[in-house]
Amino acid sequence: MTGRKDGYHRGVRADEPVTILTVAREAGVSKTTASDALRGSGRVSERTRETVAAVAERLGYVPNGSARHLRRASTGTIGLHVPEVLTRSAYYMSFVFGVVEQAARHDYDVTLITSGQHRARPPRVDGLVLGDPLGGDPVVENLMATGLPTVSCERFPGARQADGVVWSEHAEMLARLLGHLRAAGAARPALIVAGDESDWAAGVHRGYLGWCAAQGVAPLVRRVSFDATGDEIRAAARALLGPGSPMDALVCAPAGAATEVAPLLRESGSGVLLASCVDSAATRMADPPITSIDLRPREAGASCAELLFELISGAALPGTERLHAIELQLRTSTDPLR
Amino acid sequence: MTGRKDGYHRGVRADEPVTILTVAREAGVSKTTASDALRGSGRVSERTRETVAAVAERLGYVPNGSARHLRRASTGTIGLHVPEVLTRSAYYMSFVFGVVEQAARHDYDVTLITSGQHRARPPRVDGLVLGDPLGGDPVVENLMATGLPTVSCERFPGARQADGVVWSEHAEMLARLLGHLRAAGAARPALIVAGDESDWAAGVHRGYLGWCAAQGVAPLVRRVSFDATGDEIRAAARALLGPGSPMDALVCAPAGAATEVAPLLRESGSGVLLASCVDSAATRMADPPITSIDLRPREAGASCAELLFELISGAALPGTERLHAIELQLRTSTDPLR
DNA sequence: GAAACTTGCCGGAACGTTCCGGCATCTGAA
DNA sequence: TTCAGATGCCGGAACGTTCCGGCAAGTTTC
Repeated sequence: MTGRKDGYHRGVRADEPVTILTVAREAGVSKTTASDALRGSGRVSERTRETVAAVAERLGYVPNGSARHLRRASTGTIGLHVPEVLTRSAYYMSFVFGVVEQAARHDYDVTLITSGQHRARPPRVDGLVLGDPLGGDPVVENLMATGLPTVSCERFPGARQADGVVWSEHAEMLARLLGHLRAAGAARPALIVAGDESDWAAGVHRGYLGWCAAQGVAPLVRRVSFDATGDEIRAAARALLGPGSPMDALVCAPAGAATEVAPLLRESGSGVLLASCVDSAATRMADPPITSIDLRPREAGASCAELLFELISGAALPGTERLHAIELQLRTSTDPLR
Repeated sequence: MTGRKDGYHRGVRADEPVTILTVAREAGVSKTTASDALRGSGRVSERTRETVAAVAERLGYVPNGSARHLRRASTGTIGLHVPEVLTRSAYYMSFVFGVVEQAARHDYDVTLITSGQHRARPPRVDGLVLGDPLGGDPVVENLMATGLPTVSCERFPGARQADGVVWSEHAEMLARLLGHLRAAGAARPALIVAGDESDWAAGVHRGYLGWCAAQGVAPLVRRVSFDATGDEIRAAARALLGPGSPMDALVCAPAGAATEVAPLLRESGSGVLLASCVDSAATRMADPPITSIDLRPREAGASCAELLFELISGAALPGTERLHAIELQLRTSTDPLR
């Protein structure tokens, strides 16, 4: 042996790992029977099943994930793609967390795939989760062409669709939000929104225009780029705020946009109501707290992962769409008494 | 070589996964040689090594992680413990993210361990990362007693210490922050801090007291519980704000505390400067933006994971401590002109 | 009372990798 | 010549799991 002894590996080796063979030996059955008993497969008597389960519990048996995945020819990994631009946003942080948490429950690993790295071939994964795929993103197109089970959060704004889709009623929610603003006295709500390459932004935009049409109100929309900086967003707000502006409420779609323009509105003293389409700690803590749509990103991520596992196992069929509930958080930024 | 352009015609079906056997066959060597060539182990001529590498590249060979981990008797998983109380804080979100990202680079999975579940025996992992272990936490004590390689972020406030420690100079940074406050005109800075069961909080507290002693200033400290609610924190702030209070600056240690008390200070019109020991989107976006210590949690998490892998591989020795740089973000909440 | 099923259990092979030991071939010294 | 050592390569075993096929014993059917 060369060099220093590695105490860790010795220590781990010292207490023998509990494998299915240990359980089988202890329960007085074969490894096959033990495996069948624990997994509920094969033909095993109820008595034997209980015995094996008790022994496994007593010994603290945990199946070796590597061996299991090797045998099953699965990688034990799912790929997760999120638009690179947005990696730093709190929404995606939570979303990813939800996916990872749910994956861990199914003994699965999660590999992050960014749009940055140009991978010629698909990574070794059992399935893919696409968070808010942007239309025209070549990496997303490639991933969808791999033939792997795929779930997207929000629809893909392109010809092809993922095998599973988790979506939310953004348009409907925006109508509800606008209704609330109207009830609070706002007659001309404006919207700052990013381009329609994201299905979410498109839904928000659609909801806004639909509501305006239904109410006979002329829309006031300002577009910003998808990765807009604070300055760009403030410039859009200033354009809407100009002298003689009819705007009496402002809805900001992009994450973080509302908190960027809040100081501007406050200083202007215009009394314009403010709302955000993405809830976050920042909107919750802002002064005043900003009415926001809580997208519940963690639950959205978990829902995507869950659907993906159902697709992989065959419990769900390709083409399945699942609704993800979102919530309107009313706060003082849209309080008429302000 | 055979002069074939396309390897698929030599018995490699397009849908079959590319294993080391495929590479070996294609390169005209044995699986052992192929393995050795790719990993740099064994005795392989330079010529063969290059050939094998080229073939592997061409076929897009990716080692099967499950098989590798099975053979190596490693689980391919590291455990990550964070205090349950804090799971929702943005700091831990980023920290976990950093760990996961770094782990993925080493082909490792991450399993979350919460203090809630009382596991009798250690989970099947190759090592552990403990994020801000709280002194007296029985789960942490148990985990440290497993004999597994362990890295803690901040020191463990107990007898035993983790094999690796990633730490930051919180006391020194607090002195710098207080120096900045003094330069901005604050003579009596106060501190709201949680108990010393966390090494981080203890460091902040120590730094505060040390600076006060050095400057001959009487300390103004208010303790809150580790999982303090907004109300509890505001109550502490109100107690410090009372009539005739000498406080002219307030440093909030707990994550989110500064944004909770910001409205209070604003309303009081006292002109008290405000600073936070934990930077976040909320402090960045607050009105006014709050001077904060950026703990760079993502990098801290990555650093912990990296050190753990070095411990596991033997590249680092038990007892290694590594400094993690943190940064002071000066913002208008501590601007004397306010 | 024998054939046909069913029930309960089992042995062995296979998944893809790493690693131990071994077998030629070559080099150079005695 | 012989022998020792280095070099380059290889076959087979092992990791822990799942799954296929099979074998006794019990139960039903005709």
